[in-house]
Amino acid sequence: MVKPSLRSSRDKKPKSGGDKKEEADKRTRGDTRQNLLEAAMEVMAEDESGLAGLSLRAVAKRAGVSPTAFYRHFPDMEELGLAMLDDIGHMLRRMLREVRKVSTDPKKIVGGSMLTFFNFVKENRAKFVVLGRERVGGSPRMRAAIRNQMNFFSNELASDIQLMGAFPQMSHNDHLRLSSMIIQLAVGAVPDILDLPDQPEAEQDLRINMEKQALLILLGAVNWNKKEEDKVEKGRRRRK
Amino acid sequence: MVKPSLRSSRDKKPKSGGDKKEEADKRTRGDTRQNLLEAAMEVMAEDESGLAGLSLRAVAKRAGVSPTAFYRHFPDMEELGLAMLDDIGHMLRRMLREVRKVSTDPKKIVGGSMLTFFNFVKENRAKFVVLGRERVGGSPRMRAAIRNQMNFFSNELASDIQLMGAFPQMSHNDHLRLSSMIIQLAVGAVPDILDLPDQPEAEQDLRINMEKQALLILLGAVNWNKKEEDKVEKGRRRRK
DNA sequence: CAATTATGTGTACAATCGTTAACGAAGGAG
DNA sequence: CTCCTTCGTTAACGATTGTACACATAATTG
Repeated sequence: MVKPSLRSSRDKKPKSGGDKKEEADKRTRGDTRQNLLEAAMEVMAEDESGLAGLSLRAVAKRAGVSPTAFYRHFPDMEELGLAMLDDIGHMLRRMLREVRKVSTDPKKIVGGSMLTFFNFVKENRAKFVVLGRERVGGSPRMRAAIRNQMNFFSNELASDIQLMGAFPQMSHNDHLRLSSMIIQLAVGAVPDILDLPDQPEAEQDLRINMEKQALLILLGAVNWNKKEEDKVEKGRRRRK
Repeated sequence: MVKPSLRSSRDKKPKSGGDKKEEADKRTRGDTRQNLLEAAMEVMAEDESGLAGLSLRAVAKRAGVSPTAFYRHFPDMEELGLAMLDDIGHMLRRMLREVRKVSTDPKKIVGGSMLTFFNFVKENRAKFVVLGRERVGGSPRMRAAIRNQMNFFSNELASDIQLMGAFPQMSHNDHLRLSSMIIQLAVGAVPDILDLPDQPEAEQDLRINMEKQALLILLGAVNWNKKEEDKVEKGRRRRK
């Protein structure tokens, strides 16, 4: 049931008897916490259990510490999950921000972001399995935290797009919606990316598909309010 | 120790009075199976564990049978999950097909579908918690099954849209992409729907947002290939 | 120096898990 | 009638779970 070891940077021997751990492993302060976080992600990714079904003992074992050491760093599994999410969000946000620095053309930016996102997901498989799963199934706190992160992404993206003034006819809310659509598109594609077959053709197809989807959204944005506004807005009470 | 004797299934007769055993019924008859399915969804929805962390015993208890009775109907928890998914998909597909009968205007159809989908999710919370979670986190078989269902949705929707000829400039693949975007949009909104606060304002906002998103996609589709085709298509490999 | 704090270890226990085994009652078929 | 299949039961097992408790050591601090 348990898969053999995925590659791991520390890969300690998981205790059998009173065995002293092999030499030269100096344990520095604050190390274990990070180890636990990474171990949790690994276990979560390779075995198919969610955070709720994630075993504290399994995580501790994977991190190379005793089960009880867990409590020195997290009171709860949920707390670890939230910390994990923080890590992921921070890393991802920094990455996407970098992508957006390179160009000022929305199409280029979105296309480039899609591509970068694609590769990022492939390289950080575990993190996205976690993210995607807990977004729907996690505890209420977890779900709220994830929604929060996604809103953060949307806001950043919306500000950037609006700042470059590509869609002057769109309100701020429209920009926000556009951004959240793009992000939702990316998040929605995560399962497909994760389950990609080995053939590079399929990968190419998926990537192109994502790009086209993004372009279609942008195309809709370009023509937004050109003629649809009244059609849509009429009969709807304006709330502001 | 003492259990409330819930075993009424034995005394119950099959739903139909006339016992025709002319041809073998491939479906297992008896309602314990169905009870298990519903129990599984209930447990999964209220407690926050995924299918992987779902306890066989808990499901059996909820269904009012002994743990071992489970094996009479499913060899495995995964098998139950797949059966569950079948139920959900069938119901949902039937529902959306009905919506599409009422109109031939794509905008109306998509808007109406969004609305119906919205309410449907609210009314079948448990099913969608399951669906959304297992889409990313489930077993490989589960994920494949869900992707299959979603592709089924996309194909149906694409055929219908293409049949009504609203976007003659779009290829079949474009139709497919459009459909899958709409469906992905809907699926992506599921977490938001599930965590909707009590205020009807928020609900209204979310619904309007979904509608606008769908319209923006359609707006993009309307203008598709008007000027973007060559830009995108060039440099791309032929496909099949 | 001694004392405190941070961080690790081991053992232990009560719950709960999935699963096997032996068994019984209902009902159709020969 | 007996035989057989279906569908349920209870009892029991070995694992694994979260967590409490007592104890060790390293580093910091008084």
